[in-house]
Amino acid sequence: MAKVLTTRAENYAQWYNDLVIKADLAENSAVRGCMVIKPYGYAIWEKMQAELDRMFKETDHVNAYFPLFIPKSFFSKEANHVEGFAKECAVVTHYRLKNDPEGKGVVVDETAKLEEELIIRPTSETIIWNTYKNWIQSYRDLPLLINQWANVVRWEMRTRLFLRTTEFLWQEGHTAHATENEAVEETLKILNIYSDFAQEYLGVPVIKGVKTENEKFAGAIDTYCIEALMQDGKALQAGTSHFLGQNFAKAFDVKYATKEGKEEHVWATSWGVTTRLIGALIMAHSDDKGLVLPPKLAPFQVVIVPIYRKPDEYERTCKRAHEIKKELKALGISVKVDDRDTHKPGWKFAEYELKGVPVRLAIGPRDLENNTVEVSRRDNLTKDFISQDGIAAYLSDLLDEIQENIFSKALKFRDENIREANTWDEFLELLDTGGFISAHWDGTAETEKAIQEQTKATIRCIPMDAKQENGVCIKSGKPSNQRVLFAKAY
RNA sequence: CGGGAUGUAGCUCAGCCAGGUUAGAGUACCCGUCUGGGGGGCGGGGGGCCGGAAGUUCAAAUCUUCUCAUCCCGACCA
Repeated sequence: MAKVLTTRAENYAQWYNDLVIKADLAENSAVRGCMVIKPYGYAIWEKMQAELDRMFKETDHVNAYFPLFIPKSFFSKEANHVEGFAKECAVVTHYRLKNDPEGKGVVVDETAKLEEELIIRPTSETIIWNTYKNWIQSYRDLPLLINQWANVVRWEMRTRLFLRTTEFLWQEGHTAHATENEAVEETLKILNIYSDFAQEYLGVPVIKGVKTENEKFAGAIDTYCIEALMQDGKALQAGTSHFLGQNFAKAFDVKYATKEGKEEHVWATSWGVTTRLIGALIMAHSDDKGLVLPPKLAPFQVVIVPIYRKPDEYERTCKRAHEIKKELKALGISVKVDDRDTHKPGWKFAEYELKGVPVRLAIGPRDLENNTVEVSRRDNLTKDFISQDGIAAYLSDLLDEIQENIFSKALKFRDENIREANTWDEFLELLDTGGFISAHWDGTAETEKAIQEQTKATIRCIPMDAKQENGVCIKSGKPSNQRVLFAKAY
C-alpha cells in the first residue's frame, strides 16, 4: 500500500498536517493563517453544531446575530479585556478602494478614512453588552440567554489547521442574570454541557476545571474549562465557560430594577467552543492509517463498497448495496454507497480508512451467494462476515459499540497519562514523558510564570474534583492544599 | 521583528555549483487494454513565460543585483 501519511512516531505534527489535508478536511488558503474548511471537514462541524445547538435550546437559550465589526471605542471600556486582545486585532480603517492612478490594480482611497476605526471581532462581549444595555431595564427582562454562531478573527503569529487559525468559527453564548448565584450556575451548566458533548459525541474524555489568574479570559472573574489530552501527550483546551461577574455590566452600564425598585448591575457569563474541536477529534483518536471518527459525528457512518468483475456482477452487487442502504437508513444510520466504477475496491478501502468512516461493508458475488456481507470496523480494524439478515440491527448496535470503544480507549490513555509529581526533579522527568502532571502549587502567579518560563508547561486547570490534601509546592516549597494539573499545551 | 531556508508540471522534487540540443522524474490527469475481495499491470498522450524585474553573455532555469512570496526556528499567543 502506498504510504500517504507520515506516522505519528516519525513526526506527530507532520502526521496531523498530512491527515487534515489527505482526509480532505481542510487546506491552507491564499490568505496567510486562514484555512478553507472543505466539505468533509465542514460536515463534521455541522454535526457538532447541530448537537450543541440542540443542547443549548434544550436549556432555554436562543440564537441571535451581532455584527462582525466593533467600534474601537467599545473595546477600551473594560480594561482587562482590551489588554488581553489588543495585540491580535485586525482593524478596518477605510471603506473604499479606487483605481491606482499608475494603472496597477486598485489602491486604498485615502479620502475614505473611517472616522472611528472598526475592530473585527476577536470575541463579541463589547458589542453585545453595548446592545444589552438597551434590552435590560427590569428584573422581568432577565435572564437573557443568547448564543450566536459566528466567525471571529485573532491575528495569531503561528497558525495550525483547526488548532489555531487567524479566522475561526465558533459559538459564543452571552447571558445576563439578576444574581451572582444564577450566573455562576449558568457558567457551570454550560461547562457540563460542553463536557457531556465532548465525551458522548467526540468521544474525548475531558477534565473540568478552573483556570488560574494567568490563564483566565480577559475580563472574567473565573474561567472554567474542559481540558483534553492528545495522543502526543500535549493538552488541548476544548471549551471555556466564563463567569464575568459584573465587569461588563459596569463597563457598559447595564442595570436593572429589582422587584424592590433598586437599581443593580446585572451578572454575566460567556462561553464558547470552536472549530478547534475538530482538531481535538483528530488528535484524540486517529491512527497511522488515517482518521478515526466517532459514529455520532461522522459525516456518514457506513460506507458500502460493491465488489464485482463482470457487468452483471456490478449490477447485482450494487442493487443489493442500495437495498441494504435503505434498511440502514430506516434505522437512522447514515450510509453512502460508493458504486463509482472509476476507482478500484482496494483504493476505496484505503480512502475510507483515511477518512475515518466507522464501518465499511463490502459486498461481492460470493456474499450474494452466501447471503453475507463483509463488515470492517475502523476503530479496531477487524473484519467479519455477517449474515445479511438483520444487518441493520446488527450495525446499529455495532455503531454504539464503536462509539463506546473509541471513548474508553481515549479514557484509558488519558488516565494512564495523569501522573503525580512530588518533587521538582520528578516534575521535570515527567514532563519529558508527556501527559498531565498532578502537582502541588503555591497558588501564586509568580511561581506559575517561573515554571512556564523554565519548562514551557502551564497549569491547564485546577480540577473541580480536586481533593483537599496538604502538600508543598514543587517549585517554591511553600504550603499548598490541593494539586493542580500541569502540561505542555496546544 | 531577528536567524535559517525555499520558489521549476495540479502535487512532491531533480537539474543550478562548472551557462550550450526540444527542461526532467515520481505522482496526479486523459485515452486504450488486461483487470477488479486492500491504494493494479502494460502501452500511448496532454500539461511549464523555471516566482517577478533588470543586468552580464553569442547563449541564462543555471551567473549578478534588486524585488515579491512562502516555509521552518525564535519572539508572540486566553
